[in-house]
Amino acid sequence: MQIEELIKNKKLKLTPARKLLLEIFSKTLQPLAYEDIKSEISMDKATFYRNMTTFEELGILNGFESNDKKRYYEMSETLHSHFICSLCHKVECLNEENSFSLKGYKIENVIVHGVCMRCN
Amino acid sequence: MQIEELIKNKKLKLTPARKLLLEIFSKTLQPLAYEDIKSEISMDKATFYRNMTTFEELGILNGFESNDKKRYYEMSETLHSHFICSLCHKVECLNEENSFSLKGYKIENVIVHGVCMRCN
DNA sequence: ATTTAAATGCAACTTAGTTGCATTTTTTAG
DNA sequence: CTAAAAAATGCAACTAAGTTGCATTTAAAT
Repeated sequence: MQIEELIKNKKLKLTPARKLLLEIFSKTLQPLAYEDIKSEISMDKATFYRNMTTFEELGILNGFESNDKKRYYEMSETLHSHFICSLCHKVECLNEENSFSLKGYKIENVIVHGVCMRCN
Repeated sequence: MQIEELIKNKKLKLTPARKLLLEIFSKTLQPLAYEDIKSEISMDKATFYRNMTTFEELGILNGFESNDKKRYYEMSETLHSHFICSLCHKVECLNEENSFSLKGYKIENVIVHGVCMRCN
């Protein structure tokens, strides 16, 4: 199974928590915060956040802070730009490529803030 | 004076706190968080944040959350894109225009996350 | 099967930002 | 110019996402 491979390739211990987290994140297209999945994962938030940190450090997940003070994570492989609504705080994925060309900089994630179609 | 005009035009009471805050923000090119200016403003943080909210609602300031869990503000008139470093958390202003064309959406602020030249 | 290094759960803690309330200040009306 | 009404401020207590220390458990190596 791909997820177990991924964990082992990164020299991490294969724990149920890690498998579950990566299964959820690889199935979901939207970035997710702890709040979003805490009811379907039965782990302590410390475990969640410690694993998120590990996954981020290893480049498996990419995280960013939204405007609602929560940190959202998504699989690095499906990395793309996001739109965050200032009013309803919903996160939408953008297909459009960004055009920023910053020499010497590593671009990880582009977030467009504004007011979404529904709220506008 | 322009700042007093701005406050009065928005039908706000002209208080020393508001004048000081807008003076600071209109002089500064960088977005600022409470931490950045708390020593040079002698007001309670409740006053700071309540005024920031008011200014944002009236479109005078534009605020966004950075990766360090702090909210940064800058004058709306000088609105532009930003680069936030995932490592040192420094906020840099980008001159480049963004290319996102999202019909029905109102774009307020584009934030590019990544690793800055120094950290890279 | 045993050891050991790392992962987990729990509870206590941290900190940016918020809220309730008493007091002060601004502005408007007389 | 003064008084009343409405809004702004300061203070202290609170909120909530995320972090940390530590005892216990678990994965994996020997």
